[in-house]
Amino acid sequence: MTASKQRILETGVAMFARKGYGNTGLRELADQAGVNLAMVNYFFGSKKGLLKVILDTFLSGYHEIARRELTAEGDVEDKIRRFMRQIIPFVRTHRDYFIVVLTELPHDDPDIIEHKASWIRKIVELVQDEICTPLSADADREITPYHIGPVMIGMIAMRFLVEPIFERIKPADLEFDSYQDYPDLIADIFLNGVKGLVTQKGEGSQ
Amino acid sequence: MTASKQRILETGVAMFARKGYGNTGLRELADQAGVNLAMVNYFFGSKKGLLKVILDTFLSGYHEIARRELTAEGDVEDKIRRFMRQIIPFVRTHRDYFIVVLTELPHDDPDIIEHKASWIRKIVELVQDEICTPLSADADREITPYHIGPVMIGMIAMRFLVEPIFERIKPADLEFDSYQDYPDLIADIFLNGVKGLVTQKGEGSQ
DNA sequence: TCAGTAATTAAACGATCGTTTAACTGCAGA
DNA sequence: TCTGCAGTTAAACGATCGTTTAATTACTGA
Repeated sequence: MTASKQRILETGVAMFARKGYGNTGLRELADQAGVNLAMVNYFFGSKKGLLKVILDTFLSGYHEIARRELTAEGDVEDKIRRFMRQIIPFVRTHRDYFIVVLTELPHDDPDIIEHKASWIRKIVELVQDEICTPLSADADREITPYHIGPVMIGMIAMRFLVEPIFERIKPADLEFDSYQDYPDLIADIFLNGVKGLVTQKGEGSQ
Repeated sequence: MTASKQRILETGVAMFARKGYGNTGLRELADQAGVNLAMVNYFFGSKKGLLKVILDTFLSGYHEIARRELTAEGDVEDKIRRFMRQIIPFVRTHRDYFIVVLTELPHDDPDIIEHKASWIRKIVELVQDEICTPLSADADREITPYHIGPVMIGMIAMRFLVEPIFERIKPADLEFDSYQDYPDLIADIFLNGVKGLVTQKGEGSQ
């Protein structure tokens, strides 16, 4: 990949994440990347083509980690815990990619939505086979990827969405950038939470 | 509030949620609302003024529910469970408002970000006093609003962000629009998850 | 050294953007 | 009946949008 193309991609991710796709102009993007305006369309075909590459980069990486960790040996708890340990550093190093994916998720451009749907379909299948099916066998509540998938991603995601605002309002003495124990914290909450569903079987939880 | 102003607000929320703030033009918005283009600036000052009203409407409602339920009598579990039961129907009836807030959260327009920060600061204080302080007394892990706040909101939120895509890929026979037991599901996962943190004290969870 | 492809440039395209202006309508209160 | 204001309208403002074109440069392989 050309150095210019690389810089366009990096600058695009950063600007889309910070300003939003629709609020980012190609001239400002090109200026900040230090390339000519026409190079964006030359390398990526269109502004939307650049967005697709960004979505693709993140979602394929996310899917690859899910595939590797969820289909490995071990019980459900092991799988989830390993997945969390892998996925959170990945999201962290791809923070801007992730923000772009999240903030573009609800938008209904037909071109883009099918692009996202094809990846998410694969991830849903993984979660169904490797997590939900084993869990549902023990629980009295129906557990589908459509229930716990958003819960799991949401726990990870919101952390990064509110980060720009938290950085502004959190007390200066609170150390929160390390992320060191954050994967385990989320994994614990999620695992304890979902296991609670299972052990509630026949107990009448409330 | 004039009927025209009302229609602009409703149409604005719907379009910002579906297309994104930056991708929504005021002419298309005015057409769809059945008003003249100039009325948007007449009633809301600017396009950004309309966005501020949308953010304000949701965040003030969210804060009011949090204030009411979290400062009421009862232990932490009661508070959280009542909050979930109140906040999820609220988010559901304000779905488009919520999507706009979420998708605009990471964007750093200086005008908007202070607007969001002032509300979130209040909510953080509530969660600190009513949830984290009581919990931290029993847990060996530091629990701050900056840790569990995003987790809690994220569990609720992602459900709505991925909805347009789930609608497209989920099997037709899966009934998932009812939301009937969704608040309790989330409340159970969160409560079991956080309680798990507390009871792990001194046990060495892994 | 030359041909050919990839990369880069400046310039212009038409379209659309958010905003403002000034004129006009309809209606309530003096 | 007249005044005044809130609501509404069409039109135009300059700016910026994403995209395309054609010409030029840089570089690589024969």
